[in-house]
Amino acid sequence: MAGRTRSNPLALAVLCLLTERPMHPYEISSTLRERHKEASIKLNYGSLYSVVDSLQRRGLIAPQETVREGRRPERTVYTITESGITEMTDWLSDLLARPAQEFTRFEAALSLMPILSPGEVLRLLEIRLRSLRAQETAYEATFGGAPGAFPRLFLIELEFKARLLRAEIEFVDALADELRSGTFEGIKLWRRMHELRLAGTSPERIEQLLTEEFREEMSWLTELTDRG
Amino acid sequence: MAGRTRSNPLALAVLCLLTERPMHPYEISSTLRERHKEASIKLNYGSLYSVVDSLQRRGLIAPQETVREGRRPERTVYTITESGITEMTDWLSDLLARPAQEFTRFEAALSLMPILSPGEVLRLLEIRLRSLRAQETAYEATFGGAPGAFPRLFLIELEFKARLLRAEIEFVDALADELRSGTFEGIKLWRRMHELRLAGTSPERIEQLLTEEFREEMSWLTELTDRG
DNA sequence: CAGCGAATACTCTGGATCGAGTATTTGACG
DNA sequence: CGTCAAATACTCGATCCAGAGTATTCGCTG
Repeated sequence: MAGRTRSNPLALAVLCLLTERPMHPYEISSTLRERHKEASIKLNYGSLYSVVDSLQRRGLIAPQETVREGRRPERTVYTITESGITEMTDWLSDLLARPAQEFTRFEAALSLMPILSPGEVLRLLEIRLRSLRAQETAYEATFGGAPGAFPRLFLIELEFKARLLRAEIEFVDALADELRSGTFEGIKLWRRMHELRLAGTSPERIEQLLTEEFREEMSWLTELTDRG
Repeated sequence: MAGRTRSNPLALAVLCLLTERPMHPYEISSTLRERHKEASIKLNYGSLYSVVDSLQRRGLIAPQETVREGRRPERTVYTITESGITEMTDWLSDLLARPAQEFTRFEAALSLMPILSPGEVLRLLEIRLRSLRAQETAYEATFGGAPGAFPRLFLIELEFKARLLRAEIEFVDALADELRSGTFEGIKLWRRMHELRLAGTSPERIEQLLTEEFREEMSWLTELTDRG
C-alpha cells in the first residue's frame, strides 16, 4: 500500500505533528521551523501543500474544519486518522530500523573526481575543508557551548549531523594530505592521464598508453575486459 | 544559467562519460554500472533518458548519429559540446569545493524519534545496528581484502561511504547504549511523556504536567514561549 | 497615521522523476 | 533446434516537487 508513496519525509513530519494536535498547513511549517527540523527535513511550501493533499487522498489525514480569522484567507485544519497513526508508526520504525541507500552530492562528485587533475582536486578540497571546519565551529558554538539550553532529546539529529561532519572533515583532510605529498595511490597514473589529455591525445590512445605504462595498476581493467 | 538545472547528479555523470567518448544512453548506463557508480549516483532508465533530453535541449550534448545494429532498435549516439565541457567542469568543481545541505532519511527519522517510546527506539536501533555491521563486513571483504584489485583512484567514493558508515555505527551504538542503561539525557521526561500518552491524557494536559514535573529540562520551552 | 517591510497563508505551473511496461535479441542448456 | 532467461534498448504516464508568484495583514517607525 505504501511503497513509493513513502518518498518524501516531509509527509512523515506532517503525520507526526498532527499526532500532537490538529493544525493547518502553514502552522505545520512554522512549527517545524521553530523546532529546527528544517535542518533535517527539506521543507518548502509547494511540497508541503501537495504532500498534505496526497495524505488526505490516501485517508491518512482528514480536514477538520476551515476557519477564517479576521479577513485572512481561509485555513483548513487537518486531523490525523487511525490509519494515519498506523502509517506514521510503521514508516518511522522502518526508517530507524532499516538503513537505506542515501545518495549525497559529494559522494557523486568524488566518484567522478578523476576527470579533474589531481592539482585541481587538491585546490577544491582545500576550499571545502575551510567551509567544513567553519561549519563545525558554528555547531560547537551553538550546542556545545550552552549545555541544556535545548534538550538533547529534541536535538539528537543535529548530534548525528555533527558526527558525520567530523567524519567528512577527517576524510577530506587525509585525502588532501595525500594529494599534497604525492603519496596518494595511483596519483602517477592520474597525472599522466591528464598530461596526455592536455596534449590532445585521443581517448583510445590514452587507454592504450596507460595500460602499457602502468601494467600493474591497470591489471584490473585487462582482467575485466578479458572476462567480458 | 545552470541554477536549478543542476539538481540531478546523473546529468553530471552523463557529461563526464561523454568526455571520454561518444555513447548512446544505454551504453552510458551500462558503463556506470560496470564502474560501480550506481552505488553513488542514482540511476534509473526513466531519469536517464529525460536527463539526456534536457542536456540536449540545453546544448550541452548533441546527437552525433543514429545507428542500427542488426534488427535492434535505433540508438542515438551523443557527443559532448564545448559548453557541455565547461558546464561539467564548473559543476563538478562546485560539488567538490562547496559543501551542500544533504537530507538523509535517517536524519529525518532521528529528528522525529521522540514520538516513539524509548524502549521501542532502542529495539529498532539494535536492528539497524546489525544491518550496519553486516554492511561494514561486506565492505571490508570486498575492498580491504584484495589490495590493488581495483585501484583506489576509481573507488574513492566507496572509501568515503565506508567512513560515513563507521561514523553512523559509532553514533547508533553509543545512543543504543545510553538508552539501554538509562543514562540518556532526558529519558525520564521521554518515558513520562509516553506513559501519559498511553493513559489517554490530552496533549495540552501532557504539556502542562511535563512543564510542572520537569521544570529544569523544560526551561527552554517556557523561555521560547515567553519570548514569543 | 502613512508607508514599508516582514509575516501570514497559500496557489500555480512546468519540469523532474520513477516505476512499470514493451519488444527484440543473444546465449545457454538440454 | 526449441525454449527460457537474461540482456538490450528504450517509452510512457502518473505523480512529485521546486520555485516563483500573489494577496492580505501585522507591526514598526518616523
